[in-house]
Amino acid sequence: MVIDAKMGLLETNRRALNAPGLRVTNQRALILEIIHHMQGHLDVDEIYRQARNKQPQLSLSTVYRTLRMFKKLGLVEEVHFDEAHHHYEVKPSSEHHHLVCLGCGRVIEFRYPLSRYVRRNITEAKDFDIIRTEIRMTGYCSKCRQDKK
Amino acid sequence: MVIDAKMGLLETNRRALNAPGLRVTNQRALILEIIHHMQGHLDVDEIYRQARNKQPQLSLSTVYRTLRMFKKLGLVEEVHFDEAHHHYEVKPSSEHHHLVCLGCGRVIEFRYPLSRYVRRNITEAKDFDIIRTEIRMTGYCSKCRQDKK
DNA sequence: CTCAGTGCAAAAGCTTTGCATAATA
DNA sequence: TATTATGCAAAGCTTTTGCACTGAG
Repeated sequence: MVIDAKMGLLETNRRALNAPGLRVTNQRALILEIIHHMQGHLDVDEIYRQARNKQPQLSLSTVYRTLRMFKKLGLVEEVHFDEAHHHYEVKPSSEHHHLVCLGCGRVIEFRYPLSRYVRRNITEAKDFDIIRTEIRMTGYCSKCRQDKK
Repeated sequence: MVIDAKMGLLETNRRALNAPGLRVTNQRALILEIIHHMQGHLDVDEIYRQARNKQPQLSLSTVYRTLRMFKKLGLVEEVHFDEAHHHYEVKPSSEHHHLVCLGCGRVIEFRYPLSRYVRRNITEAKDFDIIRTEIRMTGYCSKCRQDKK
């Protein structure tokens, strides 16, 4: 064990990883740390590259397995930006959604309690136990709109 | 040419396929017909299987290439239900969104002009040239909620 | 006749899995 | 010490691409 990433674990995260049957490993601690320190939305490859800076022997499959586990534990959420990659973000405390720029790929977050509005106004949703609302708007940000001109 | 799917082509669709540099082939006519006749959201494989019923020699790559072309022409839209498959639907005339049941996988559509509401109420979106709004709510439908009890 | 489109097979991602080894509790 | 987790390599899927052939215009 070269680097002890577990030292830096926040108490809440340590608790999360301590669910019965689970073990707190350096790999998990490091990945958890990375997704908490990085801004925005991470794909597996980006997490992998960052993680190898600290633990060069860490394998891609561990990243995949770990993120799947985090998702099951409710620590991260998967978001669907395109169909080619898995994207994750730290589970948000308040509802927020995404604006994706088709020009530069930038993702802008905005907070807005839309699901409440939806639940109240959409008949079809009344019967549904909604767990998650994901809104994605695509278009062009102001910068890319100017570049096009 | 065994089957002439082009015979059944609607005039509007024929016109769409007649863009300069494009050719109206049986494969394209058939795929276009299938996505117009099928309800709901189609993944590539489903379209492929249906298409082979009529044109057994048709290849998967043609389906992929054709759908990509349809998307570029604006005939279909890609929707992102999960990260494993490409899904398409006929380009809708009025805005609609999706409720996805985590239990049975059923997809319920609902129409609602949410993007207008969003555009008016979200500051971050004001600066953005929004082309498309995709809303997906996941949860459990009434049937699956009862089954869980 | 020309060039766009097709089928086939191979390649190219991304993700998962099997298995022996290492590490945790 | 008993499992759980890891790394590696191989396998699995979905999607894309190269190329010779076919067919539309």
